[in-house]
Amino acid sequence: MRQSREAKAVTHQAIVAAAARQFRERGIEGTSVGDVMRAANRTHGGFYRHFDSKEDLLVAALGRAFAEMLEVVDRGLSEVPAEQALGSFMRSYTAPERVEDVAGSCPVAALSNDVLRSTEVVQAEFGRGVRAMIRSLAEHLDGPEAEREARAARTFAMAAGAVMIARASDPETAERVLRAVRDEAASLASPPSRTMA
Amino acid sequence: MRQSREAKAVTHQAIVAAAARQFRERGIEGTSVGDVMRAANRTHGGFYRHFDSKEDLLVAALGRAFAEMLEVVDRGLSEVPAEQALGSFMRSYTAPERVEDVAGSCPVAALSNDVLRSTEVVQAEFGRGVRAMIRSLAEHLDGPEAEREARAARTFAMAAGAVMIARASDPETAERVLRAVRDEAASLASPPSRTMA
DNA sequence: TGTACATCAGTGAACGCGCGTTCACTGATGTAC
DNA sequence: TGTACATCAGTGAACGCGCGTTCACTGATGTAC
Repeated sequence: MRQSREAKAVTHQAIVAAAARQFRERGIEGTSVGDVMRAANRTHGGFYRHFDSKEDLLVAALGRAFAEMLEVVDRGLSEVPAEQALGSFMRSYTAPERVEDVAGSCPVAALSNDVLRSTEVVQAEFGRGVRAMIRSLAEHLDGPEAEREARAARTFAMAAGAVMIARASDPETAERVLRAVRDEAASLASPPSRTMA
Repeated sequence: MRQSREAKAVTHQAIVAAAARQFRERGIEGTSVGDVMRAANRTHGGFYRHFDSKEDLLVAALGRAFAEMLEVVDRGLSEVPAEQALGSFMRSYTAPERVEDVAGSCPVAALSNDVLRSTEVVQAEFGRGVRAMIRSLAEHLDGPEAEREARAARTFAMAAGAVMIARASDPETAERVLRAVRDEAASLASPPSRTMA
């Protein structure tokens, strides 16, 4: 039976929300259209009234996951002085509950390798999200414009890299890698830090 | 027809070599047993004379891919003085030809997200590889033992993170992220660096 | 505002396809005497 | 060293299964008058 425009919009959002979590939790290939629709309390056949393809859904889900992540990061950083922004970001990004919550975590840490093997359309959406994350981080720093972006990009790469490595490793190895980057975060508090020195 | 022990060993190595490349190139789910056997010039049915399962093959392929990577890293670092080791590692890890060559690249940069969703056995093998990489890097540094490992882990996380982000993003975003970490590598040459400061 | 009809959101069966794994078979290799 | 037989590496068909997508159908919603 036909649903109203409002009901359709509700369904649409439910599908995107379910997909945003499942893609991060299970990966792109590990997520089936049927499972997503079931999580959204619908039958799988209706999917194509909302999206042209699974790829189309992935683009929408990535957009949503990045938007959620940006909101969390922005909120966290707005409470912190500029000289502590990088350390604060690093600490919360690598916090145990964040590392464990794959389904609700940063799309970069959960899906980079999957997106590598996806289409240009998906990579463009992913790149948009990455730039937004770096810009958001950079805006909370001080120093010359160009340098701020580079520092933000390096910190983001280190944090995301550490979380990806930790998640893929046995617990002991994971802890060693996370500890190393958290120590860096601690030293970032006030004196200018020396990441690798 | 039955093959000799030597012939079997040759086949075994051919399968592992093909798998090591295909898993990195196409991901775990994207790699089929049939394709691997075809690349090794065999028919797919014979696979189970060599491995109990696809997972078993993955463990062997990871071991081989890490071994290859360690050899390349070790060779590169042995030509460089300790104070330049980190910068040299970073520069070669993020070099364009390395970023593009997914099939022959570091398993961490190619497969972290896939291994996240794999079994404990696979994660244990992955963790072994990660520790070996960090240990190898740390051995080429100077300074107090504990600090060397932490610096190695941070640099590795940043390099791997940057490559994963770059590969998943559109070319322009990729270039921005890689440039940021390469600049860090350049500044690592002689004066103690300040990654995020 | 009321009516007649076209639209289309959602259902659930069906499609073709590729996957990991199993199996009966073959004939050269390995082994026991 | 030679012989008889058991083993097993490799082949290719077959299995059951889950996938993305398509389709005919339903009936409530939206629209034209």
